[in-house]
Amino acid sequence: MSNQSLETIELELAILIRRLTTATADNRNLDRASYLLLRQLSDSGQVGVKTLARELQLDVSTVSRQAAALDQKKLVEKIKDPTDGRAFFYNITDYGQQELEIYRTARLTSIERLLHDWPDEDAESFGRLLKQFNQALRER
Amino acid sequence: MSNQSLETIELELAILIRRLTTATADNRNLDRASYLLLRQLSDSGQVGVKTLARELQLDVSTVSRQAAALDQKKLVEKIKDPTDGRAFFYNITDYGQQELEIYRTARLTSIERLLHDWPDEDAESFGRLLKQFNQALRER
DNA sequence: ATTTATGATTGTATAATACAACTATAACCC
DNA sequence: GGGTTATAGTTGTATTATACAATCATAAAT
Repeated sequence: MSNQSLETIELELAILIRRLTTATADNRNLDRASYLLLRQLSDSGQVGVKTLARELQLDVSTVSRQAAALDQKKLVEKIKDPTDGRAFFYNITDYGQQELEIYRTARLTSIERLLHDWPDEDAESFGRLLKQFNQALRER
Repeated sequence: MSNQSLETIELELAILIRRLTTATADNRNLDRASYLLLRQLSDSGQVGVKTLARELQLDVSTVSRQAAALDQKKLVEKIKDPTDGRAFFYNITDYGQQELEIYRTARLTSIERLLHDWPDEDAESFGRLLKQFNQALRER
């Protein structure tokens, strides 16, 4: 790999992270953390914080708080596991599903606006490479 | 642009941000914020917080605190502007320059490790697209 | 010379996270 | 079946990065 490519990736990643971390402050609806958690629940539903934490690669305490916040807002419901007195399931509610869609659509739109003049090929590559990079991070 | 690409970018960006935001906790030397500030100073040296804030697209108060932290650690020095009693210049110190290099090299190495099995072509594209994306964000 | 603008700092708030301590329940084991 | 250990989850505390608002000191403008 060329050193130039490496240096570009290094710098641009640092910039990207800061830029997008900051941008979160805008959102009045769902923050990034809740969004990913809700998404995960929408996909793998009926799981507890431990499983969620593993799937999201977060500390259990973090997920516990985030899930409690979602529960508070009625976006998910917390159900006692009938077979294990310590455990709970979280389930996305219909309202949560709706909110998730709304938020996701808004995100898609805003990204589309950013990329409106990109060649299809670039958008395709960018998606593929981001995914590949995340995979590398996950396996680290 | 295909909807599929858009959806991939949307999701993978959200994941990436979280993954890399978290990873910061590891670093015992320079955190990401200081790093970018120090880098900027290394490049555009002899500027005050206002200019830095504009260049980095951050709030002045944020930069003020970060710069004070760097000053505290002797990575930069704060010099009174002789022509304007309100203003200051920041200057990276030799020590700061050294630390910057050390940190940057460490970052490069760790990214290189992540990408060791990527085709050169992918690394090149990834860098280019990240840069392009940051540019789009900047112009937003 | 008074008012207004500007560079910088400080107070306060928020979001996202981790680690450590704790609680309650289950599982294990002899 | 009672004591020990493991596990699911929550809560306390700390840290990092950020923004906005208030403030201070000095400069610029009228």
